[in-house]
Amino acid sequence: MLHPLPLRTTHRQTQLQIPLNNPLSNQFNFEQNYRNISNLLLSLTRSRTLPKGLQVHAHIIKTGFQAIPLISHHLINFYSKTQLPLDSQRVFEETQVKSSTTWSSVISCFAQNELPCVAIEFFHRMLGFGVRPDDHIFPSSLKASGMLSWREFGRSVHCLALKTGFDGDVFVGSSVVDMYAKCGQIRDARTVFDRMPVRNVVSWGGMICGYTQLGEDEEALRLFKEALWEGLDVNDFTFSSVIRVCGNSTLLELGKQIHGLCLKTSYDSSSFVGSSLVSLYSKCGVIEGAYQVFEEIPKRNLGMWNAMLIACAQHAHIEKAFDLFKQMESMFMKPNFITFLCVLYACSHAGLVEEGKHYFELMKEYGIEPGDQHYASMVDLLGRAGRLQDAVSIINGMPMKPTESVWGALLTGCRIHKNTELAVYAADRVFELGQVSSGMHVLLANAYAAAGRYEDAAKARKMLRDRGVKKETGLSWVEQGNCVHTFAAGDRRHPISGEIYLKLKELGGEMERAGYVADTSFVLREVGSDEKNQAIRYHSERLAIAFGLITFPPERPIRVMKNLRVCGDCHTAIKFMSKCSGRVIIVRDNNRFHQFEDGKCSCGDYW
DNA sequence: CTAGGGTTAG
Repeated sequence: MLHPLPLRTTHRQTQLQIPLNNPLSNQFNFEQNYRNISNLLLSLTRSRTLPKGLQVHAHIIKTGFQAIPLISHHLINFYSKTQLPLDSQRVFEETQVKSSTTWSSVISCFAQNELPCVAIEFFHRMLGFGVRPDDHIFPSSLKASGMLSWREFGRSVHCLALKTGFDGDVFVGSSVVDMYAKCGQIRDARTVFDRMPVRNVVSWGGMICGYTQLGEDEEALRLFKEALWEGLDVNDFTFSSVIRVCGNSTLLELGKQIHGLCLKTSYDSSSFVGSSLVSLYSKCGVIEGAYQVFEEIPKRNLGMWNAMLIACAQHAHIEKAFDLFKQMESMFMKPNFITFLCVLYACSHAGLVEEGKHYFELMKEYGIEPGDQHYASMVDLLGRAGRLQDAVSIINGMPMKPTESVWGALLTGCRIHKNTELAVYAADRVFELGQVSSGMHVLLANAYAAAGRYEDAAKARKMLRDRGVKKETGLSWVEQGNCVHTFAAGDRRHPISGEIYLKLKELGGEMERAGYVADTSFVLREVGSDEKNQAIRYHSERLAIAFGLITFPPERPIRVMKNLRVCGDCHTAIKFMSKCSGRVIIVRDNNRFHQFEDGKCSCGDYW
């Protein structure tokens, strides 16, 4: 039996207003009734209340209302929003007269429920029925082609829109821009964008976001500035994209300014903006800033929790990371695969093997199948901790074929713990995979060379050369005001490099008196020992720190960013530098942060 | 009535 529905009471009320002798009253009731149902469905769709919706659907079937196109559209849409695309499809198939609206609802349903292939299948079916796409169908199908990066298909849909004269529509235009951007055709996206007769927030946001996804940070920022200049609307979407740019390029000062703008426009409470801000502050080494943003946003979504977890992992705030995870559990915030990558990453940075295993097991309880990245993370954790055999058994227990990153993690562990035999085994497996990514060659070459397999080592190096991959130059940079000051090892190009070298010399004396001894084993073999000593003294991070010591006010922490791993000797040296100068020095290398304070580092020498 | 962006990891 059906439960009484609220619409009945409404119905009774309206009935009272109709004179009983009105010959139209029956028809009117019917009309009123289905309008009520349609409104009820709409509100249920908005609030996504599934049980009640199912009741209403049952009622609709009983009363025969599903024959009314409007009702079936609402039903399709209801199941789409409650993430039940198959039920949407069922309603769609049962709809006898399919208007373009019906097609539109079902195509958008699949596009929104991560089934772009099915969306496109229905798009084709629709064309087969001779139904012309309209200004609602174009956006959905373009979205689907963007999701799949189906460049040629997307282009043909774009052409169809041009032919049928829909290219002037803002929705269609914005979708075309987004589609080309997603397919990596940023120039085409820009051409369409520039030719659009009318543009809105979404068109601008899509274009800016497109540039950020391709790493064209400067163009993204330029466009953002242009939008501000022209007094155009920017919204939380635009802000989150552009803050992400600042995060990726560690532009703290600019990021702060944009944060200020968010506060002014009160877009700062959006959790999307919040996630980007947490990540920005974290990536720029300002972990306190990340905590503050996190605390100040009341409505946190999963992305935001994950961003905070990553921040904790990068800064080795392990206890805080575990604490956050507990908080999530207590609030019934369901973790996803990224959440687990974050906690595993945190465990790996602290060498916490047992905790890592615990979280790895916990995944199953949450119904998340570990992916290759989770396995790689476990191998990394065990490998770094020296438990190479356990790492191998993890690999052997993988239900899927181990990927390059899994073997790479094992290779890293082997390098740290000097297990040449296992390293060669891993290297052979990587070769078997056929394709080898550029970062891998060095690891392979070193593994083979250490085991005396020089021919294979040469082969790995040759592959590297053939690809034209050069070893990345080690660079360090600090931000000051509107400028980023970049240094390479032994660099003398900076305007105040004289002062910088003098400062390092002075400080070097102090450091030696405090007990610092340079460890030259970190320098490549080919140079003589005097040169070694010189070379290590002027690694890029030291130049950057010296620059900070000279130019920053004493209480300001010196934040240095680096694209490569910090070498062991520099790590020791920076500890002494922090002690002798009384400064807080924060160094971000290619995968984490080191906060040096009073002769100690936050990583606890495990990195 | 139906339509177009995203946050978080490496």
